[in-house]
Amino acid sequence: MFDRLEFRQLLSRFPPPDQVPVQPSLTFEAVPQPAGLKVVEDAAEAVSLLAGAKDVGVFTFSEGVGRGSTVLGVGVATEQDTFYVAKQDAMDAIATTLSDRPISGHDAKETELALRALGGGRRDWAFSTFLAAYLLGAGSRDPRLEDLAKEFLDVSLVSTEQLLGTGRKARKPADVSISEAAEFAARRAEAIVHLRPRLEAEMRNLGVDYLFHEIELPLAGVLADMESEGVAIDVPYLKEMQDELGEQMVAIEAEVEQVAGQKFNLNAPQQLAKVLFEDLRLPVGRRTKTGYSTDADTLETLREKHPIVGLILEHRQLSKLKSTYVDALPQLVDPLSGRVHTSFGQASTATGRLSSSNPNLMNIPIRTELGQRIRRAFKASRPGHVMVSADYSQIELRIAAHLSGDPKLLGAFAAGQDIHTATAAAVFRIPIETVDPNQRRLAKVANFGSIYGQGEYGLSQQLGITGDVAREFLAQYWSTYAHLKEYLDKVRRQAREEGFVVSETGRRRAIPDLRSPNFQLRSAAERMAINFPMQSLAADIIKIAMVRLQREIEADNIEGRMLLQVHDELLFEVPESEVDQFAEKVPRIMTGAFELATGIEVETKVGPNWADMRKLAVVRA
DNA sequence: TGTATCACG
DNA sequence: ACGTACGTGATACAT
Repeated sequence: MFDRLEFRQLLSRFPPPDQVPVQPSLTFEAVPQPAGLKVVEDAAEAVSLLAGAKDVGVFTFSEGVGRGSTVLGVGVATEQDTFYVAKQDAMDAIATTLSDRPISGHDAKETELALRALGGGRRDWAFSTFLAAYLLGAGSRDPRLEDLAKEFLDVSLVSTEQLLGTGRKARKPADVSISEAAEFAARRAEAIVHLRPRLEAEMRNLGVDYLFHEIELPLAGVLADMESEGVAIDVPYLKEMQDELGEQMVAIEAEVEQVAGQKFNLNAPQQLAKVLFEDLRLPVGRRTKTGYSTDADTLETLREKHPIVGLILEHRQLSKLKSTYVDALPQLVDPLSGRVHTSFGQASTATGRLSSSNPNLMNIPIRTELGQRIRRAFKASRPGHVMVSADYSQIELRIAAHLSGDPKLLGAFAAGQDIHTATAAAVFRIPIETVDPNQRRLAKVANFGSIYGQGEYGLSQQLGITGDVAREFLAQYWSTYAHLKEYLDKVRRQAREEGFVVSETGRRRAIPDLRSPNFQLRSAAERMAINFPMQSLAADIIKIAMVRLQREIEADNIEGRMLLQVHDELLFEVPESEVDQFAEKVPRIMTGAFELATGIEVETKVGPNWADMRKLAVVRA
C-alpha cells in the first residue's frame, strides 16, 4: 500500500487530534555509537548481563516462522550491553530469566512464541516496534524493523535478504555463521531499545498510545496463546469427504463434456468463457480486464439459458470447498499437537481487524449445506470438552447508531427489535408485524450497503431490481435514517478535507486517494473512509474483550481455552463442567468492553463441534 | 507474478 | 459521463 514505508511522510498526513497536546518538537539525543558486540556462551554470564537493566530488547534468530520454528540464537540489548547467545543452555537461561519481566521486541507475538519454545513462560511485553509502527503508519503491509531503524535512527541494519540471499542463492538460517548471526540479531535488539523512546513519543503525539498499551500490546500475548492452543479437526471425516466430493466432481465433469460437446478445464476461466460465450453463444454479461467474466453472479443470470450453467456452478462450489478446505486442512495438522494452528496477523489490515493464515480459519464455510459439513470437522477433541461460541449481534449497525446518534436506529435497538425488520417497517411505512420476508431482505441489504457506502447502482445490482426502484427505495431509506445519512456525509466531507480518518479509539487510516482527481479512485477512497469508523471500532471492541477475557481465564485458573476469533465471534474449547462459568463470563466481558448508546448484545452457543451448536443465551447490556 | 474467483465477517 | 459495497487469504491458471 505504501511504497517502502515513508514514515515521516505518513506522519505528516496524520496531524494529531485536538485533544492531544502537540509536543513542540520530536527531537532526540543522537543514537549512541554502536557498542562492542559480544557473543556470550556462558549461561551465568548471559544472565548477569541483564541485571539492573531498565529495558531489555530481544530479537530471536530462527529457522522457520511462528510456532514451529527453531531458535538458533537470541540477540539481546540493554542500555549497557549488546550481545548474542547461541548455546542452548544459555538461550534457555535467558528465556527463563526474561519470563518475569517486561521486555521489548519487534514482533511481540513471534518473539513470545520463540521464547516459549526455549522454555520461557508467559510475560508482559513492554514494547513492540512492529505494533508501534502499525499504529503510526496504519499501512496494511508488515512494518519492517530495518525500515524503522533507517527512518528513525538513521541506522542501517542488515536485512534478512542481505543475510540469507534470495532466489536459488538463498541459504538457510542454520548455515549462517555465529558472527554473522550475532551482527544480525544483536544489532536488531539494539535498534529496538533505541527505537522505543522515539516511537513512544510519536505514538503519544498521535494519540495512539492508548491503543498500543491497552489493546495491541497485551493482545499479542493472547494471540500467541491462541496460536499455541490450536484447534482439533476430524481428519478421517475429511478424508471420507475428499473421496465423495472427488467422485461428484468427476460425474459433473462427464456431464459437462456431454452437454458442451467438448472436454475442457472447468477451473480455467478463459477456457470456460470460450465455451460459454463463443461456442455456446450465451449472452455476454460483465467483462474483466482479460475477457468475459464467468463469476457466480454472471453465471446465475444465465442459469435458465443452458443446462451447462447449473453444472458449472455446482462444480465451482465443490472444487472451491474441496481444494481450499477438505484437501488442505488435513495436511496442516501439526503432528505433535494433532491440531491445526493458524497464524493471526496483528498488523496486516487497514482497519485494525485481525487476519488469519496458514490456514486461514476466519473463512471456514458456513453458508451452504456442504459448508456446514466442512465446519463440522472442527471439534472439541479433549475428553469431556465442548465448543462454546459467542458472537456480537449486529455490532457494526449498533456502532453506526452510536456514532450517528440516529434516533430511529437507536430506537429500534432500544426496543430490542430485529433491526432489519424494524428498518423494513419504517422504510415501507407499515406495521412491524406485517413485514414480509422479502421486505426484510431488502432492508437487510440496504442496512449493510449503508455501512459500506453503497450507492444506488450497487443496491439495484445486489437486489436484482431496476435503478428506478432502487432510487425510490433509497430515498425512503435515507429519509428514515436522516441522521445516519448526515453522519456518513460528515465523515466523507471531513475525510476529504483531511486525507485520513480517525476512529473513536484513536486508530487512524490514511487514504491518499481521497484527494485524487480521478472520480473512480476518489469514490473508492470515500467508501473506505465511511466504512472505517464502524469496522475499526468493532475490531477494537472485540480486542478489548479478548484481553480482559484471557486475564480472567488465567486468574481463575480454569481449563477452558480461547481458540479463535472471527471478527465478531470468539470460539472456546471448554470442559463441560465449565460451560456455566463461560456462559456467564464471556458475555459479561464482551458486552462490557465498550459503552455503546445501543447497548451490546452477545449470543452464546454450545456444542460438540463448530457446526452443531445450540443456543445458550442472548445477553444484552 | 498477476488475475479471477470465492470462502468468511 | 464516470463506475458502481468494506475488510481479508487461498486456490488455480496463465504468463
